[in-house]
Amino acid sequence: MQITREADYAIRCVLHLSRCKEGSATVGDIAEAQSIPRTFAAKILQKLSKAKIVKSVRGIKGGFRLARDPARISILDVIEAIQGPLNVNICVLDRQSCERQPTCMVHPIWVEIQILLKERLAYYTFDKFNDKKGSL
Amino acid sequence: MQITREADYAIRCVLHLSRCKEGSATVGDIAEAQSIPRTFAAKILQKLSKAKIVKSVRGIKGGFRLARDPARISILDVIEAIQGPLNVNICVLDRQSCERQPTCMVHPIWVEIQILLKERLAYYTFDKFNDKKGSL
DNA sequence: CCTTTTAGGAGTAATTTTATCCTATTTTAA
DNA sequence: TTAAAATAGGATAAAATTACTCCTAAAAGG
Repeated sequence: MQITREADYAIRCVLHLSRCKEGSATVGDIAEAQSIPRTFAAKILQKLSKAKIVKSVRGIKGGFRLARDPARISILDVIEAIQGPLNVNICVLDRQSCERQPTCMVHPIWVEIQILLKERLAYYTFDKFNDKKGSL
Repeated sequence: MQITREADYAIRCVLHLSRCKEGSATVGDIAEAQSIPRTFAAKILQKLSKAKIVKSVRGIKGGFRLARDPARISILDVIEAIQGPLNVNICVLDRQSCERQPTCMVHPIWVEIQILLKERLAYYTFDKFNDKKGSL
């Protein structure tokens, strides 16, 4: 019931990019600023790049920047880019594992809780993390 | 972000006990009815017993029964008996891991989501799982 | 063409998950 | 009193996942 450290790191990467003045940063910058092992941060940024959350620029003046407006990137987007589709119990995504019992009484609860969780995680977009004290 | 199979099994064990006519059942009965590996079910029931969710009776006419009314046992109780205190991100329980940054912008969100999740899981008690179609 | 940077594949160590096995100990009934 | 049936608890092990590292390639700028 816990997000992975990798997902947590990914959120910090996106947060860093959404807040840095220059609009872009290198793996080294991000890793150091956010206390993420450098090579691990590189892998994470690759995943974010494949998920179209981040854009990469190669070469000597390269680095990473957000692929779209922070208001259009949610915590859920980032988590799912790293971990794959969120599901709170094996039976929610893999329906098979629940069907040997004709009616599993608990199944609807997992579905409900998953929806609740995803809605909330999708609500928090990266424009909501500003310096303004008390905004959260 | 997923409950473990062990916790899922545990919920099924409690569900079984809350619904069986005799009010008690052996590990063998529960394991077979709920498709849980027998020795694993035994371990799970031991944990539930230590958490005072279930009571054990040794000896030839022994088995397990609920330690209290199903209305006073929630899904959250069972999950926490198996997995320990629920926390959605490492920083929520272990505050240290977040404090190197003076103000982590994301932390309050994890706290909020954790409360939301726990409230919902605590809402669902085992008296709510009856045969009545449409009750859920 | 040299340096800085990302891309991608492979590999690895540590931890957690998902169990199993074996030896008590308790209880009941013959 | 003894055998059978049940839980208790410790140790162990296989598999999967997590949390990384390493190495070589490719791109871009000066």
